[in-house]
Amino acid sequence: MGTSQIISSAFKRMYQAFGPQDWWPGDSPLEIMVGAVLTQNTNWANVEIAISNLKKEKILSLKALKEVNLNKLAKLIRPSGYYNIKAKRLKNLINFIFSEYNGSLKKMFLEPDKNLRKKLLSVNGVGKETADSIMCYAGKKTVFVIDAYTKRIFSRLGICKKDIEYDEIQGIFCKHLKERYQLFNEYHALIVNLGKNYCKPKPLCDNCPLKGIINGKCKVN
DNA sequence: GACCAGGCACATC
DNA sequence: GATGTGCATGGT
Repeated sequence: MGTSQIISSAFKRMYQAFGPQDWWPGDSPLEIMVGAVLTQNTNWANVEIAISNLKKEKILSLKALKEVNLNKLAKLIRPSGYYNIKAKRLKNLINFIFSEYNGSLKKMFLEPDKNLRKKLLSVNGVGKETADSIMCYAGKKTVFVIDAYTKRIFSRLGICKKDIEYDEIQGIFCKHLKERYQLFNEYHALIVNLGKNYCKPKPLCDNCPLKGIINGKCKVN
């Protein structure tokens, strides 16, 4: 079974099992961007607590995030972990939006994809996954997001090594999939769903949608 | 109490 | 270029 087949069959199985995901969980592009930073190496449940704190304090707007004191911000996002660093990272991102785009997300997303990615990556605290998540889920751009689950699942399926470089595995997915926004959006979301529920460091075999995907050679199960 | 979670920057070799 | 480390909380 070739890489192309594995990639398309994995999508079908996950979609069949989980249905449409309609990602990202968040009410606005800004909330999605904040979530993208806060979820760095962190359980989403913790991020939700942090975001609800921001909402409660009415800090979840560009203007409020720009004006809020760094220590206060850190305190509010504390449940998401790494809160001192993440407070700075959020500030860096907000400052970037104001200095480059006059505080307009609309303007920011008008930037051509390649330029925008490069500029996002220049912000301290925004790496490849965060930049791509922002572009795909906040900006609705056709970008395939890679994360730890993607590497874990697809290395277990045998299409790559578990420590494959971000750009390399991203290139594999782009090469084997039609370049469609809905597909890229949905595929990554399904991967996270599968990762959370079945593809832990210790795989949970029963009922995994990918069980037996490649003639018993599947190490997801 | 150990392990885990939707990374990233930075130091060192 | 490759590898190691700090950052931290809340759930299982």
